[in-house]
Amino acid sequence: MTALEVLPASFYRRSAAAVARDLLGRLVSHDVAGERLLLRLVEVEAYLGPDDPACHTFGGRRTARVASMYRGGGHAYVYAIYGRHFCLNVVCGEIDSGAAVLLRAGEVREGGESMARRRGLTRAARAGEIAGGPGRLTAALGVDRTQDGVTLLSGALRLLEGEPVGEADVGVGRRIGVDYAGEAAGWPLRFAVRGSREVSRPRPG
DNA sequence: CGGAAGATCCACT
DNA sequence: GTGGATCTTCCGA
Repeated sequence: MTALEVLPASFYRRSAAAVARDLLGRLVSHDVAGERLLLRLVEVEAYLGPDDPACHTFGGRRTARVASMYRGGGHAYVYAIYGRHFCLNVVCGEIDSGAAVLLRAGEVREGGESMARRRGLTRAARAGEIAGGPGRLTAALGVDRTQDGVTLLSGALRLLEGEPVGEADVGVGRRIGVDYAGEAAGWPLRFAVRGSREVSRPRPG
């Protein structure tokens, strides 16, 4: 029994840290090619906005790339990285807050075969191989730059209620791949479901 | 206009 | 564990 109601706008109108914590156990749904692809979120990271040195909007930066981050809670922010991958973020807070949550990993709920195929996996996929990692998650879901700025409240890409995760099952740790941000890289803004095989390493405590 | 770096992933040793 | 892929974005000159 899974709660498939779409998460309302009010869900996103909070700090990125609060939204990130609350996103664990929720579902990402993408309707594509007549099929519903469904992942249960097990790893996310919060990026707090202009005062967060690890955030793309640090210092109030307003470039074409980050325009979606200022559109307010409930929008998608998708950007390309290292020339080969895309990262999917959920924008948080009010308009102009410039905060978001990066979706880092999910467990397959529906459409596993399609997602494995989109990932280019031939043999039977092992746990964590399909959507364990931000670039893998977008590849599995078929998300790319065309989804940058779309609403998550309706349309093909949505977040659903799922089942929230209790405190005892949540690990918190430092953010990955942002050491250039100095001390801010160590802020406790990475959240993961304890015991999930899809969570990338190092697994937060 | 050039250069550098990136919220990553994969193959190889 | 290390290094290469690959290209968009951004900043400084």
